[in-house]
Amino acid sequence: MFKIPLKVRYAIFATLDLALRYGEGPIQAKVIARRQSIPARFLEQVLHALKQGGVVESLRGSQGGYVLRRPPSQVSLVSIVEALNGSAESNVPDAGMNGHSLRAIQQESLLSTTWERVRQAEREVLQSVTLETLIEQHRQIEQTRAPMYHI
Amino acid sequence: MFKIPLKVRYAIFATLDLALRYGEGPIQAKVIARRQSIPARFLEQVLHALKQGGVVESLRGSQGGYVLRRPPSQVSLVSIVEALNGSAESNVPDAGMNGHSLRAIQQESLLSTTWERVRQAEREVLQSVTLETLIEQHRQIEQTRAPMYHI
DNA sequence: TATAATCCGACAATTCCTATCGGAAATATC
DNA sequence: GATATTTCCGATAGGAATTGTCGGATTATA
Repeated sequence: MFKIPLKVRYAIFATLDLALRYGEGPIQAKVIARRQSIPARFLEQVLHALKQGGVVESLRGSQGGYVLRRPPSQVSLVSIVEALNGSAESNVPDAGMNGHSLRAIQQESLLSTTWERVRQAEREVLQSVTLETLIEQHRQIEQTRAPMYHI
Repeated sequence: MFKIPLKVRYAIFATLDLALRYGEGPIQAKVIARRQSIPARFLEQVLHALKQGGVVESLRGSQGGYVLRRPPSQVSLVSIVEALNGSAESNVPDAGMNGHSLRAIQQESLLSTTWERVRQAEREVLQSVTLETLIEQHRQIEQTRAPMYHI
C-alpha cells in the first residue's frame, strides 16, 4: 500500500548476507556491498542504523566488520525495519501541534487509532518473517527453479 | 510503519465532510477546503482522483460540487486510498527489470511474497473502516471529551 | 449572457530519499 | 610504534516524489 523504501530492501539483503555466514566471524560492509550490489557508502549508513537498532554488532579496525547480534531465526524483519526508522515513529504529529486548532487535534486522534491498527497489522506480518524464514524460502526457490532451465 | 501521505489524509477528511452531509446535494471543493483547512487548489486534484476511483460523483457548472457515490457505510478507507494511488500498485518492479541479473530477480521474488502479505494486512484493516465508522468514532470522542473540560 | 463550478495540464516549491565524500576514531597486524 | 584497514560521523549534493499554485478550458445554472 504505502511505499517500501530502498533502504529497507538493502538492510534485509545485507542482514541476509550476514545470516548466510552466521558464525564465521565479521564481514566487511564493502564485501556485502559487492555481493548484494548495494552502493558501498550508502550501505555503511544502513549498517550503522542496524547497529543502533541492536540488529547487528560492529567490529572496528582491521579485520573488522559486522556480525548478526542474534542467530538468524531470532531476527525478524520487524526489528530490521524499526531499526531503520530509528523508532522515530514520526507519523503521528503530536509535537508540532502548536498552531493547530482543537478540531485539528480531534481529527488527528480520529485517524490515529486506524493508523495504529494498520501499523500493528504490518508489524505482525513482519514479525512472523525471520532471516531464517527467508533463507529457507531462498533454498526452495533455488530447488524449484533449477529444473526449469533444463526444459 | 511506512509513511502516510498527506494526500490520503486530505482525501479522508474531504470524503468525511461529504459523508456528514450525505443526501443534501453537491458540495463545492472550495467549501470543503475551507472547512477542513485544506489548500483549495490541491484539494481539487485530490477530489478529481477520488472521482476517477469511483468514490465520489462530480457535478460541473454553477451549483455543482461533489457527492459521495455510495452511502458512508459503504465507503471503506481502502477504496479511498486505492483511488489516490490510481491502483498503480507501483511497488513491485516487474517492468523495468531489463538490466537486472537473475539473482536480482530471485531476490525480488524472495521479498515479494512478504510485501504482498504486508499489503494485504494493511488492506484488511482499511477495508474494515468506513466513513460511517469514523463518524461514529467522532461522535463518541465529542461525548467523552466534552465533560473533561468541566473539571 | 454572465456566473460558478469542475476539469486538465503545466509547473513551482518543498521535502524526502538516495548516494557520495572527507576525514576522524578504533583496531589488528607487522 | 607504524601502517593498513575498517567502522564511525557529519556534511552535503542529486534526484525523485510530494505538496501546492496557476491559467485557462469546459460544463452547467440562472
